[in-house]
Amino acid sequence: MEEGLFDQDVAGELAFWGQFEAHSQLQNQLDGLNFDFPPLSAQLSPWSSDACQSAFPEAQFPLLDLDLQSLQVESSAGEDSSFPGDALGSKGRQRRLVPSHPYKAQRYAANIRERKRMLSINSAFDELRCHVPTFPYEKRLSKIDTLRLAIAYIALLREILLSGSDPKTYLEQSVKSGYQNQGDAIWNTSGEFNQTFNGAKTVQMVPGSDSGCGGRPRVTEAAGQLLGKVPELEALSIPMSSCCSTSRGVAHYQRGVYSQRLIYIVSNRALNLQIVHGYQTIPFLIDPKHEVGFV
DNA sequence: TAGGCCATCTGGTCCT
DNA sequence: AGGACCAGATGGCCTA
Repeated sequence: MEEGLFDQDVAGELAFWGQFEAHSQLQNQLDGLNFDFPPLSAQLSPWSSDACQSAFPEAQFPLLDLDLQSLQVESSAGEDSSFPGDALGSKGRQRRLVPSHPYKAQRYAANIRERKRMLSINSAFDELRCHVPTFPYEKRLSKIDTLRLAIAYIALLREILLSGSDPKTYLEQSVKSGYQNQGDAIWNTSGEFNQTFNGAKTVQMVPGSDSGCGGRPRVTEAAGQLLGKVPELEALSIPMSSCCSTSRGVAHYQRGVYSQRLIYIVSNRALNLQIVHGYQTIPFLIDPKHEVGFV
């Protein structure tokens, strides 16, 4: 496989904005649980953060000091505040308090372990998010979308391997002829707004708020003009009604069409417009400086 | 305000 | 026995 086609190049440019911050927050949470447990940082993930750091070599996640403030809150807590519905911090779910009753202490320890376990799972999700290609301006992937997108990505890579052709060639053909293997590529997501896209059933997950973004998506004028300038996009027979605009600065994607989207993302960042179907996008998603082609 | 997403608590079950 | 794992319940936060 051509070096850098998927990992370095794509991940490097498509890293979305939330990853570093999320990682830091996670580290903070873990540190906050450190008060009577061995350091968690080293046991969070069997594969550590190496993969993410390879994708983002400039990113370092230093271990933070213990969250002493939260530790003090916990250790100075009253007896009866460790059970349901009490002792939530100002931010809600953050702080549970240390009980003194033996059973409560046991239950409390179990809660701490469970929190640690869930945090380790979340750290694994963060690792996984580093490896699935997304657009840089895209919202942070949810857990379920991370899993589904990762599955689609693996499937895509597998197909490239099985095809025996050069990855570049494979993607080129996929873009030009349309992605045919949709049987395994389409997942219905949790939404209930089903639509059809290139014959594949898709689900609207984030209904648009602007006119036309719900049942009848529309194309913005600027995006439509750009779309018309890209021959490869026309060749895809993408309906002009497959995107819409938003007044907000957040892009939403139709995540039901994972493999199609992956092909577009991997092959060229400028090809995202077609994947947006009944969703919100913003005109600058189609960057005129990006020539349609392969890196 | 409703819905999606998530963290946390909890009790049950399985495993070592 | 104790820890890991799991799923249900609950409530907070955020966005459309």
